[in-house]
Amino acid sequence: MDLFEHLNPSQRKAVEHVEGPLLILAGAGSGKTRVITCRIAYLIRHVGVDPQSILALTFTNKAAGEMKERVKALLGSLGDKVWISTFHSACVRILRREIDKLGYSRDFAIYDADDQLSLIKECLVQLDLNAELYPAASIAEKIRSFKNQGRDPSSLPEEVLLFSLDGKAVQVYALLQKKLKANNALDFDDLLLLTLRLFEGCPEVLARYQERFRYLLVDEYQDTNPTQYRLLKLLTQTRQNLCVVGDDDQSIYKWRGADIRNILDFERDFPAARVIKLEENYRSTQTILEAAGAVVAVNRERKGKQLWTRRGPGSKVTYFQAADELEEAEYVCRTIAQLLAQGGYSGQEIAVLYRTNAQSRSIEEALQKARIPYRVVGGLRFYDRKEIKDVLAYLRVAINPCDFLSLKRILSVPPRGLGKAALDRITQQAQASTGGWPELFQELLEGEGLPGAMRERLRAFRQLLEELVRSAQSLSASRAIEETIRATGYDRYLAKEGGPEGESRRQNVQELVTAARQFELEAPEGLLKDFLDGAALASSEDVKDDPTGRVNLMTLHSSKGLEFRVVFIGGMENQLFPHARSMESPPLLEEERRLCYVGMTRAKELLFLTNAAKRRLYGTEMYNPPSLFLKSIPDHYLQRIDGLTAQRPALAGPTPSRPDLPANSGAKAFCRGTRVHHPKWGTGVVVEVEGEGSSLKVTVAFQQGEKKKLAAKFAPLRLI
DNA sequence: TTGGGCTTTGTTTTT
DNA sequence: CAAAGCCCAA
Repeated sequence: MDLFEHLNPSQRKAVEHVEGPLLILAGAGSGKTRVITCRIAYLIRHVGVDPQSILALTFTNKAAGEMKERVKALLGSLGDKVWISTFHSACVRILRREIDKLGYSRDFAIYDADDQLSLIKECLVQLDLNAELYPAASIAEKIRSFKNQGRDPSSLPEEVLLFSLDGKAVQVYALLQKKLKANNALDFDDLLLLTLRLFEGCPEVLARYQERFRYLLVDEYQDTNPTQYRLLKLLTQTRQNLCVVGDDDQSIYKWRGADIRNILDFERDFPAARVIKLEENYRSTQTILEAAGAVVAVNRERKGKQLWTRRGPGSKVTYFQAADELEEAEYVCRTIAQLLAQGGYSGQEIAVLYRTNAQSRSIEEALQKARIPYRVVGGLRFYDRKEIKDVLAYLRVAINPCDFLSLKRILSVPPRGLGKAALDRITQQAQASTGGWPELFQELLEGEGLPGAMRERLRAFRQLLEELVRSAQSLSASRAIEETIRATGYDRYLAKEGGPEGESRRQNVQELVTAARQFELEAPEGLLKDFLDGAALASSEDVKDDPTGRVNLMTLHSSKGLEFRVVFIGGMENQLFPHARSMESPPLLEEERRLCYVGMTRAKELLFLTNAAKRRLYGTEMYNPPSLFLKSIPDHYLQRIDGLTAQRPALAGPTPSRPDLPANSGAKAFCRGTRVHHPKWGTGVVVEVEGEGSSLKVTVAFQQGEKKKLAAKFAPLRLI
């Protein structure tokens, strides 16, 4: 098989590059996965590189899975020897072997964001910090940011900012790390950070991995954070064989610590770097590409690329202005129904994208009414469900006796007469004790002053845990889980809850057993420990794309990396998209533009943008002008449709003509949500309508923030 | 100790 | 508006 058969000249150059740093600037839909996988195959087959000396890093399990599959398709079983994994699981793999050098035990637990937050709340209580002044969520965000920047508490200036949020965050950070270590646990950010610390602090370990990984590939490089950057820099410092692939225009995770400078400064950081741009797009029509390109062209922080396609211009981008979110949803729904009925489209080829999850509601309701099947992508991870976390917490405690956070979680689930008082005893004893729960319970039960009832209950609880340790050590993952569910009475507990809620939770718990069985089929060892790692690092949509023809609903963020023949982007309004919190800050606004670019470039054939003049969100009404991004799109790429007047009963009033409006705007009227233009006040939205006929008065909220009550008969208002 | 009612708080969430 | 967290009464 010829590796180069379907490659264009730029892709080919990228694949053939062997030694030294390489930056592949891969535009949306430019075939970057093909390039990465072909390059891996090329290194092995044509250059004779040992598959074991290649490390390919991605951000998502899905991307890693796809890459593995395609490498295997090119190389057969030889492909299995290449390390292809997410940053986090690569770090777990390294740390499981080496972490004792940092004073942790190799049985460390992995804490997810929820666990991390619980621990931070404990810290806040312990430090006696006012929860009003220092909200746990904000502190958590700060700490994550510190960790993403590769900073330890000791490197941060605590004294200077003593009473600021930052200062307190530093304090909490220090205590959090202490607690994590006491629990023998790492949070997600620690997985990366401690691997960095390991390499920095143990040159001989670093040297071993440098020797092992002679070729590194990194996907989605624009999303790397400073910690990841330093990790890569260290691993590649002897050979400089670092190939990164990314698109600066698709950097949308700054708020998660990603630093776009990593990709922008690659040539400065690796002076020998070769840069290859992949600008031929195989996905979208020319119109879509150019309209999307216009939105990011405004940005200052970008390399600049000119995407092109062999596909024709295609249809114009449709821009629909709705009166409110109901009309918006109705329009989206009606258009989808038409595409399904006459357009030869199937639901799975269509996506509705939005900025915030709350927006899905109105779309969902409309789709339900029209009986169009859909699925909401993203949302709660399977392993984040309460019942799943509960069961897994038992197993975590069985494996890692220091995991007191999980112990706390299971203490009274199912209820067993142990509550706050018992928890206080345990926490108190934990301060004095050095070991895990076996020692702790021993000390507690030997000690004085324990109420008789509590003593008995604690003894029973300890016995339960001991039983679980035995099954965790001797049974397969799925059997151990089954045994846990039985021995703890968790299933009985859910059964007692009753109702459809309890029933679905029982099913989820069963599903967990099924997942473990599946895992045993795939993993040769089938170790419970490995299953727990997988559960910790799993994502919400590890389930394969479903082929059942449902329309896809998701946030713009979750759409990254996907493609659809038809894409709708709803809520194209200032304050919503760009989001209110980004509008005042130029760098954040640039990120929102990139997000818009990402969304638009998901579309292969048809792209619809919609906005609502009035929107009900979080129980309040908002009137927002159309997104400023729309102004960046040259008019000749847009087909404007205005639904306001088309299907509403016309109110009396003046009917100024509007020449540039399509045929569907026969009757003209003012109603709430109508967008109008006034020569003095500019554009605005009708908020209130009173009276009728010649005494019709309208209250208009103008874009500048002014609100005016005007007589429709006299005011020089023009409908737009 | 527990579950129910009350207040709070909402951008995005690859691992 | 609705879900999640928090506090208090039984």
